[in-house]
Amino acid sequence: MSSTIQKRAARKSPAERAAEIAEAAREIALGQGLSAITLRNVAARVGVASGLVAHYQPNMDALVAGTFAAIVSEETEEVAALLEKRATPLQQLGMLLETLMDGSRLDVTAIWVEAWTLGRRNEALAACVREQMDAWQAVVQRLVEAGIDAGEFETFDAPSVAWQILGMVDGLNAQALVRWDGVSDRGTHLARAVEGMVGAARGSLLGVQQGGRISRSNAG
Amino acid sequence: MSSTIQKRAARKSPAERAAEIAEAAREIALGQGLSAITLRNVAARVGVASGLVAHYQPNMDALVAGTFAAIVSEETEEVAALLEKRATPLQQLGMLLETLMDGSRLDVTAIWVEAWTLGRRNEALAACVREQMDAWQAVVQRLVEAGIDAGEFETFDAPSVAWQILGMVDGLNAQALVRWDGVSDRGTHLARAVEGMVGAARGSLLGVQQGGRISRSNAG
DNA sequence: GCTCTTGTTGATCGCATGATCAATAGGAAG
DNA sequence: CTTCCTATTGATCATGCGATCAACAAGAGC
Repeated sequence: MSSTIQKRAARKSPAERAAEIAEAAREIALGQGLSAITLRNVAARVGVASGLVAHYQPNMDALVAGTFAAIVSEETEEVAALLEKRATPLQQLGMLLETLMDGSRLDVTAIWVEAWTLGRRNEALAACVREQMDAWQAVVQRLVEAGIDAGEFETFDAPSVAWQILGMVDGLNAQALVRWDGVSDRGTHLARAVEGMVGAARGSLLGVQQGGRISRSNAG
Repeated sequence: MSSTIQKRAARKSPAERAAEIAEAAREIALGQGLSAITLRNVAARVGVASGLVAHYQPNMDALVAGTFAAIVSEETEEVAALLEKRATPLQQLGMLLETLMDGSRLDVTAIWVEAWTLGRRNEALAACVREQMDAWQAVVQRLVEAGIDAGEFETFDAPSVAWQILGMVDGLNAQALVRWDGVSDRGTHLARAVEGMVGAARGSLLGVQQGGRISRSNAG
């Protein structure tokens, strides 16, 4: 009885409570979007009075911005770590595209898209968005430069190419948010595009399949 | 005196008033975003009581959805008309990329991005988004198919390629919404990418410029 | 000039948001 | 067991939203 209906929340250390609040905000963001991060929403999920959530944050904009940063930076590091497992830049770029386009991270994509709009009225969030975009770009740029050094890629402008790759991936994923049907072989087509941009041989990025036939038919 | 402060709005025909409301909503959307389309906001801009706006719409979701459709469909038709002026599919595709990437339509891009998020909670808007995406895709697909027929493009899957091109453009434009700097020659890089995807020769889509030097400077 | 249709008003309701703060009580320290 | 710091409460305020509707008045038709 008393275990199901708790009258008053157990007293916890500030650090512990802050972590609970951050985790609740994270879950809400991934499930219902950043704009669902409200005082009462977060408080209810933690099982605490609304005033307590406010007590742990200067204002809600900060909690939204912090939640965005937490979710996105975790993804960046996760994918970056995944790349380490591949030997060559060519393989790494292939894995990057494959991973980002497999549809397993659409919840994070939704967060990105919402942040682009919300950043218009939440300056703290806007700053976080720029910061996280830079972090992503740095990862990809390093990858492209490694490819140039290894002689696998041929392009004169690694920073811009990195931005372009990210923009393409984001756009295609955002599209998948609304319409994931209609496009077959999303990864394959993107691979062709990136190959063209990066100056890699056709079909070198992603497994052959239809791609193999493309390059042959285009050889002339 | 009486001309500056108007106590009561002049009586107008329903069609005329509806047009005024639609136009006000359009201006608000382009300037402050779709979520700024509120009863009181629109009413204030028209110079009318809030109740009147409600009187002309079943609900606000419908006004938001309608405004989105109006803004976006106008752009689609505008760009499609622009393409007619070019002779070959290759030139048309080049002009398409050039036009969409010149930064003159970022306000419409912002509308798209916001609609992707808002569509999550506004079913009418979500339907409009899908509809408008299909319209865009149809334009591009027709273009790609024409290119294949003309022997300028070589790709086996025009529908998917059309989706990909749109996704890329949207993503890069959304990126530009937040970060202008960092990327030089957005159009040029995208042109390389699309050439790779569409199976067109390098540099055939957009004027040479740096594009010509890409392969040379990195040849060693 | 009068009538009557109908475009228009604005107060009102219910609900949601962020923020604030005096009051309360949990639980470690003594 | 008592004390006291502080984590926690929850009512409260100001604001904004969409929606509703009885009352009003503009102006076309007669």
